[in-house]
Amino acid sequence: MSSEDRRLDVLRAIIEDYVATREPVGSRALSERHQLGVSPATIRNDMAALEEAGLIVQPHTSAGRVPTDMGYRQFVDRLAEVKPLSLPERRAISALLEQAVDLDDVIDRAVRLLAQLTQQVAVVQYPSLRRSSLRHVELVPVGARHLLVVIITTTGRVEQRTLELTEDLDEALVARLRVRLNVALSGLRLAELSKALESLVTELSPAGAALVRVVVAAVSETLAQESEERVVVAGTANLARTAGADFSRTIGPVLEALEEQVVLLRLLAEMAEDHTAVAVRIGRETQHAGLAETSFVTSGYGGEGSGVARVGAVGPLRMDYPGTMAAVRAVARYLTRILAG
Amino acid sequence: MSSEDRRLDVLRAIIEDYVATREPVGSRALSERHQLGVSPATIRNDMAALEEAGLIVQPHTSAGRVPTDMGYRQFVDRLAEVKPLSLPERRAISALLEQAVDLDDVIDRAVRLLAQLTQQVAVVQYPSLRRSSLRHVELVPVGARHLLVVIITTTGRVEQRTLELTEDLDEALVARLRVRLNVALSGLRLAELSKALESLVTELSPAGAALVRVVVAAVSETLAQESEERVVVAGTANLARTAGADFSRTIGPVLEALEEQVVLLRLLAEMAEDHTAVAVRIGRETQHAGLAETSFVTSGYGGEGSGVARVGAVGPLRMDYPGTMAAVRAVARYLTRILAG
DNA sequence: AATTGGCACTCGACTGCGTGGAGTGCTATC
DNA sequence: GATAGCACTCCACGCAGTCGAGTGCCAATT
Repeated sequence: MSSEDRRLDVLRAIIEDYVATREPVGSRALSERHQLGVSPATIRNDMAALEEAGLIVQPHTSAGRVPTDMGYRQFVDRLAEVKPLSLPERRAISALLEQAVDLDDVIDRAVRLLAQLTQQVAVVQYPSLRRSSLRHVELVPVGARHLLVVIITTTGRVEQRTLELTEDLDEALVARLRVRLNVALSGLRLAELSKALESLVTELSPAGAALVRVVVAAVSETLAQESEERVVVAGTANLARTAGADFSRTIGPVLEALEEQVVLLRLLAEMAEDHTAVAVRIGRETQHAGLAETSFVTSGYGGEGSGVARVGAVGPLRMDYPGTMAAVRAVARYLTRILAG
Repeated sequence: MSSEDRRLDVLRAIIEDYVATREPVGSRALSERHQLGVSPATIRNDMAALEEAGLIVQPHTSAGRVPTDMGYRQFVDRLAEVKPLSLPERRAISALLEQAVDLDDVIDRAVRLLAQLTQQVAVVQYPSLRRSSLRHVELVPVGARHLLVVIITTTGRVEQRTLELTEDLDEALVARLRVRLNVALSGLRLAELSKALESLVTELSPAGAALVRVVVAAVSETLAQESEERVVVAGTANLARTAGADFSRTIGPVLEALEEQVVLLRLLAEMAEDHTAVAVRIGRETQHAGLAETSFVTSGYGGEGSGVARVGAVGPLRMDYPGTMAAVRAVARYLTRILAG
């Protein structure tokens, strides 16, 4: 084993101990608790090098070492092995999710489950509208000049929108339009809809141009809106448990960030480059001040006929990365399975 | 002024000072900051009496006094005047809520607004399904043996449910059923539906008893489900700001309680005796261990054609009751106006 | 009878000091 | 390159001592 390899072993050991004890770890403790085969003095040399490389720091002169963001990054990239969950754990996940009665229930169960498994804050994004396909469009006249448009996707998601019209409704026209819309659109991926909608306008125009245009506009606009994406969060209480130890001041900024759908959606989108793999953002990498002292572990789920979205967990920098990654990956997989079935 | 009256003045002064400073208040400070017209010694006598009555306590022998739950209760019941919001504040509320585009948006804006106004955790309950009335029922065949039932209420709320059938669907029957359901049910209050549904079953039975029964059962079951009620929460970060000072250990239990829809719904239901007035639950009165160190201020909103539900704020025992009550009441009123319009 | 001033007393908050121990970096040695 | 030894640093902790806010009680006053 080269001395370079041993240094990484030392880093791994430091992180494992620090995660377990929450206290800076010194060379003596390290040599006792791990079989590194070298003396504390040697470890000290390695530590000096790791510190030089910016992977660990000393809180103060006569204290042990603590990993930096870069240290955790190194650990996650090169050292951590995602340890699979136990069979009972997997059974429990599967059973719990299969009892769900509809999409909302699936998501709700998944997010609570993940929060409990990881003992951290869990986050689940609803399957994205844009990538799922259309199952049904419903037009409901409401009074003389209002029209409720209901859009239903193959994932079971329902979007609604009320239109205000400039002239009174023609019931017959509405009925015809409903049929035509559904014939023309059902089963299409939302991305493919724009063209289909346009040709529909030209085709139907004669019989009530104004109504058709406004409805079609509403449908495509609704579909285009990215703000339709939603994220649910659970387990915020898990933040409070270790608050004093893990966060320099308060958990306030973290809670704020978690309440901002926009922030979470941006982060999830950034991490979505690879759909299926588990992605990790550590500390500052989240690019958000409130989350600078947290790490974010996410995985994509869905696909194959259902929408695509992400699940994840948010916790302190000092988190059990292998365990969290395993739990996130497992929940993502079971979610995919449930939604495809 | 009787000495009894002065005692209550002293209680009021103690609460005001304690809320402002977060520190136990002594007789000297009281006589200086308030025009009570008596000496500290007299105040001390009154304090002894108030303590005897269980309205205030001393954290330790040589400290000032702190209000008890009972003290706050007394204050809220007999001493607090709800001070109306300023005109600009009311303008801002009105403007913000009026920009909302649909029900979800109204609720979302309302809860964030209230969190900001009160600097506490805000809670808004969706207008209850049970009390709103039915606008439309939609049946959507999905494959041969699945039927999606979509229920739309006058408040714009959409509920969905997927049915699994034991035999293949008869499209024509579904179409007929849709029409009949809507003719029979539209505009009825949900409470009145049970009977209407039953008579519908007997009327339609011959033409496909199984399908009709299963659909009707699903509709009434969905409507009956109280679990359909939802509460949204915002501003949990406001808890963290004063965490150390206001909560004996951590805010964990509070966050847990706030994540449990069931807990919130129970509390809101209990406070709903009077629909319009502002109700307050102080500390233990919430009957929930996690909320023993918080108070809950709520008000009903809605009615008149829209659903009925509650808005509220949750904060530390030591909260600005008059201000919070004013904000909650104002938001409730504007919500009522917006939903009726 | 209520109010007031005076006074002794209590007790937490804060400060300063000394000590112990964990941990380091450096240097000489194998 | 790895190790043992050693001097050094600095925090955490415990301990006294002081300060001051606040009280309760009592006697005097109105």
